[in-house]
Parts: sequence; structure tokens; C-alpha cells
Amino acid sequence: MKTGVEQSVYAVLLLNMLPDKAVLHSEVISGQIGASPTYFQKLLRKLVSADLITSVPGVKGGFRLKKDPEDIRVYDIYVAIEGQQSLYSPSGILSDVLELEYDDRCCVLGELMEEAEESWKAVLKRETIASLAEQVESDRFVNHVTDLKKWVEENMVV
Amino acid sequence: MKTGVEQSVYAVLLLNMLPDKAVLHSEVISGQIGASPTYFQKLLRKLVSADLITSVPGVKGGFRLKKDPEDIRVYDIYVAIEGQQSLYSPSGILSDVLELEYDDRCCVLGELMEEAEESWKAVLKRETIASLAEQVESDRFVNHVTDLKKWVEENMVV
DNA sequence: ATAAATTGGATAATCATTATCCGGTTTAAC
DNA sequence: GTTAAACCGGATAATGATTATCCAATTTAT
Repeated sequence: MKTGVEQSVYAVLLLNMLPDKAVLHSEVISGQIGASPTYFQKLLRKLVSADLITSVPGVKGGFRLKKDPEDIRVYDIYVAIEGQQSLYSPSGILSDVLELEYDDRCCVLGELMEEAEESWKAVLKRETIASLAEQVESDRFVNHVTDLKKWVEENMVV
Repeated sequence: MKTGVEQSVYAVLLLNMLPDKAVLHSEVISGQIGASPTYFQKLLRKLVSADLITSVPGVKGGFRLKKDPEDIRVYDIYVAIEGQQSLYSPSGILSDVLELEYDDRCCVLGELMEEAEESWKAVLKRETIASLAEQVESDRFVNHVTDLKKWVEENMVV
């Protein structure tokens, strides 16, 4: 998996710590995450296009969650960033070898890989931002999270 | 997934059609699969290093299965080609953010991705070359497979 | 001996991801 | 209004992993 997805998940986790109506400037987020600011904007925009977060233009602008954290699955973020393309893109090798018709392109290996991928996606669909946030708070990181929340309050706008 | 794995699986399926002690020249295989001959040799060598196939050097040399098809899992081929590296390589972003100790690097997202990957691998571990070959034979491709077997007999050595 | 195959290393080409730049639009504050 | 600060979107370069090529060395059947 590409790092873009990982960074995006953490960005959404940060936005989830915002109080109502507050926003976070994109450079503030990318700075905290340690990502390239310009590239990170592209990622944020993909999240906007996917209706996961909202953007506020202009001075005092920034980004904010659009959906409830319970309604944002890790899988949604994955799709928003990487698109619907699957991990496995069948090149139709065996199809050529066996001179199959177009309908049969979904050959044995393709079927297997598709099943494997569905199994992979199922795990990502199970977890939401809310459940992740809960883990972060309840687990071993409680102290650090309070620091992080303080940082969010210091850097948020409006 | 990279095409190298896909090509390798089909190569092993081809080798599985060989009668005992016969071998297939690497360029014959890559020609049938439609892969770059020189790069395909690298793939075959990885399969050799993983003890999945055997190579016979010299005139009348080539490649042959080393294990029984029942003992070659699709997952074995995947690991042979791509190595143990996981789909998800945690960049430790949240670790930095939360200033975690090294032991805690396995943060929430990392654990989730690991579980997803295990689920993905499980499907690949389930299927073997033997079961794939069985599907190919029993399914809709029976006619084509006999053609393919004829081709193998015409192009094999010894 | 010779021809034909694999072995292994060094190296180039290709492609997707990541990163940067710039002009345009929106909005808060003066 | 004017200005400053933010997002928007397209074009484009840099990076890195995968794929591809070449070449000398080794092995083996004829």
C-alpha cells in the first residue's frame, strides 16, 4: 500500500479531534504528519471529492470532517486516494495462451486474486475512523493523545 | 500485484503439464506467455532459489517442477518472486506524531493493515498449483487445454 | 571441441508514485 | 474596495520500484 493512504488516514484522525466548525490549515496538517505540503494538498482534495472531508476556502480556511467518524471507513479513505483499481490487474496471459473468449477472461488465477482482495478489503471496511480513534484513546497512548489534542486546539482556526 | 507473479504462476502451470524428467527451455516458456525473455529468466531463477522448480544447464537443458503440484501454493510463488516484504510498510507517521517508543511502532493502523494482509495471504495459501490445474481442466477450457498439452509435448526436451 | 542452455552481475528503460510550481478563485479583515 | 491568506486545478518534474537488456562465465549433450 502506498504511503498516501496512510498519511490520509492520520490526517482524518487529526481532523476528527477538531471541535465543531473549526478547521485545520493544510500546511499545518502536512507539517504535523511530515509530508510534502503540495502533494498532501492533492491527497486532501481527493478526500474532499470523496465527500469525506469539507474544505473552506479563503482566509481562516482549512479542512474539516464532513461525515461522522462512525461513517468513515478506512476502506473509504483507501478508495478515495487510490481509486477503484484493484491490487491485481489481470493481464490476460492465460487467456491468450488458452485463446479464450472475452467473457472467459476472468480465468482461474483472476478469480483467486479477486477473492483474496475481497477478503483484504473486508478488514478495511470493518474499521471506521471512530473505532480507530477509540483504540488510540483507550490504548497505551492516552498521554500522548492529550498532547496531540492540545496541539490541535493551538493550531485550529475559528 | 505485479505481473511478474502472474507470469510465474502460469509458467509453473505450464511446467506442471510436463511428463516426468522432461524440461522446458526458458525462451519457449516466455514466448508462450508473451514475456520478455531475459527478464523472465530472472523470475525463473527466483523460483529455482525458492526450490519450487529445478534447472538443468547445458544443451537440452531447461526447467522442470521440483515439488509436487500439491505442495506448491500460489503463496509460495508470490513470496518467491516478491519476497517477504508486506503490502503495507508502515512509515511510522503516527509513531512520530505520538512520540511513541520503538515497541509501540505497531500502531493502530499498522495492526489493521497487518490483519488485512494476513487475510489476503490466507486465500493465496489455500490454493495450490494442483488445485488450479484441476480447475483449468475441469472448467470451460478443456478443449484449449488439450491444445496446450500438445504444444508442451512438441516443445519439451528429453 | 562445439553448440546450446542456465547463472549472475551490471546496467538501462519504463512506469507509477510522489513532489513542485503557477495562475485562478474564494473569503476574512482592514 | 483592497489586500492577504487560504483552497483549486492543471501542467510538469523528480523519485523509486519494476521491468528489460546485455555480457561474460559455467555446465552439458553431441
